[in-house]
Amino acid sequence: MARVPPEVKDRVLRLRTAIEKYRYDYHVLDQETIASEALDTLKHELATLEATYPELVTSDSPTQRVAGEPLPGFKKVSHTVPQWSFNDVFDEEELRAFDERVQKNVRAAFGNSARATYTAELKIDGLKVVLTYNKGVLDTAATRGDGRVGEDVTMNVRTIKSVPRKLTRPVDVVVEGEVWMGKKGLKELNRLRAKTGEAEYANPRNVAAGSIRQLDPKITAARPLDVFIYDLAYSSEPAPQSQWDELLYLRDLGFKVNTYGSKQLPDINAVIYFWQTWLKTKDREDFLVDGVVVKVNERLYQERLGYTGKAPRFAVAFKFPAEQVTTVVNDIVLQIGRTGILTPVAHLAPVTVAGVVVSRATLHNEDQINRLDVRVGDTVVIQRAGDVIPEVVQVVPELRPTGAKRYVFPKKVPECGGDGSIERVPGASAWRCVAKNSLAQQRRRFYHFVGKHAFDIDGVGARTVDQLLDAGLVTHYADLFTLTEGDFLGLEGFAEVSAKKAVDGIKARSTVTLDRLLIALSIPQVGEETARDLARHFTTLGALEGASVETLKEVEGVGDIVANSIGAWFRDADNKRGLRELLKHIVVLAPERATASTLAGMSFVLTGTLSTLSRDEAAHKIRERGGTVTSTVSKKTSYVVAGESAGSKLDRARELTVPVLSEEAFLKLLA
DNA sequence: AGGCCTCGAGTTCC
DNA sequence: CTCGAGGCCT
Repeated sequence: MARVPPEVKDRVLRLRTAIEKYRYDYHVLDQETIASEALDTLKHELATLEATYPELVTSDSPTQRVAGEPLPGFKKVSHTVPQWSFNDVFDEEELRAFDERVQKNVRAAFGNSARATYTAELKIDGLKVVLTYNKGVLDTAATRGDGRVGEDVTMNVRTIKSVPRKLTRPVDVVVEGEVWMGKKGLKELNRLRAKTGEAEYANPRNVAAGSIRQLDPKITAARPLDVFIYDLAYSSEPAPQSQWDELLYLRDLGFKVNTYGSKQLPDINAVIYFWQTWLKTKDREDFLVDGVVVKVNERLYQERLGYTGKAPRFAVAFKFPAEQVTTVVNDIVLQIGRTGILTPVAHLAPVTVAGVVVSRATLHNEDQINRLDVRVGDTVVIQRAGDVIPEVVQVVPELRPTGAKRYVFPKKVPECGGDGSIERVPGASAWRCVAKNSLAQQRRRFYHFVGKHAFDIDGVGARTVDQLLDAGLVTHYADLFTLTEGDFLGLEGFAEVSAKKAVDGIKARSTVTLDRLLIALSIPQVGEETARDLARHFTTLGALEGASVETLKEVEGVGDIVANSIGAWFRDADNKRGLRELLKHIVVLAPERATASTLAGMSFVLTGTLSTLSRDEAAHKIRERGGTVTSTVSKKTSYVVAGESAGSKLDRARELTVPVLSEEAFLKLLA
């Protein structure tokens, strides 16, 4: 027998403690203290360890527990029809394997030309209920429980408006469905709870489950619950002959059926397409979806395929990628930005979140680290904010290794390349490297200088900048413009073609508009918008350079702080010298002016991917016509232009009833 | 003083 | 996308 390493034993014990605690919070206290899918990662880790070291399995381990044991306080009901669960598949390959098994079986039984088709139905993330109707009247509602015995929640389910008390015909049926709470309903509920000082809920699914399990139906009645019925387990009438007809039959009886999120599909490719489409758009719905249930459509084939011990062979749940998972923090590293701001970044054990492998996540600043109390070695829950940027949501303190120390910001940052001294920015939560000669900052400023919104030099990116700096070929911006093809040829990865491309790229950008130059200079407080405002106001660099703080404040959006920052930058001797040198090699043009005013006074927010032009091009076209482009939706926004797979800005637009333009409508408006 | 609305700065992965 | 803060209006 393999000897169990002590750290594995320790981890297993801690995992059990953690899982038990979250289970208690959820089931007994009715509190959401961790996302259920993050808890799944922990359970999975425990199960894997126990499988590797079977001697660690104990009878009280959470892995040995039967799921969904009935709670005390509710009458128990035995289900008259067995409650199956679905086998899960997580990717296309597994789904195709399922399809092959199905088709093989069907051919074997019904001949070579027999083929199963499918229905795909969104798998709503809520609480499953089993409803029994006698002669068309609701008799019992039960939770799934362990599959054989559930809890009698009839009184609570009766308070849900979309559950019919009486059907359109006096039939005896047993149906299954999902009780759920909408995101909007949860928001409203939280608003009311905040008013009375009660803790807010995080996840509508758990609130839905908690609401159904209230001992007082009045509480349930006050919760905005809804239901979708999706399965007919028994009927006194002849059963429909396909899954799709079953849904229509249920609807016909008066049940609320999610036909909008369901479809009859000819083959597995169509199922995959259905899944991919919903993956992109599911977050716009009010309900939570955790996957697609794929069922063989033909009842005849379903019956032939039958059941395994716990699940039907004719159906699977094709899950969407988890959006919150747990992983381990291997290290916390400081990054130095171009203005010297220090940003702590967590280096993580690589893990798949929402379909993408993530190995780093920002911790923003010192306050955020302290709030979360993240330590090296910690197990953390991470998610991708707005499905893009990874972030640490919470720490799982039960899984903290003994001796893990609280993270302390260092007093010095030698890696900045200067003298390494840092200070906390007054009145802010950031630390800044204040070394005058910081090489790290110089590097970041160079990245920014050649970047898309500044000089936009083709053929010179961050990697090339690194090499140029390391080889000592450049120290000041001006040096870029005297580089020769020979200089590039000495660098790794450069041959004649790429060297020529780099030199040409630099040459092509030696004429710039004033706004781009200002963006490129990394003047604190001056970003894209302010640079454009300044350029438009002063037109020439000379006018801006000589401007007093008072004159600067005349510019829209420039107040004391920004004006002083600009003034100080132009007074600094090093900056002056650097700028003079740079100007010897470049030509500065007045900023582009709007050529029309068809969009004057209108403000736009762009979201999603447009098919005929990039977002930058779209923004340019808006500005050309006198309109403005901002990044956040507010009441003042005139239009939100939504492209493919638009994100949260679209939701925000709907919330504030800001008009939304399709790409087509937008192009029409431009014309 | 407080509450918008904007902006700047920093971030990840494909 | 998030956070924090500057600017400006009420």
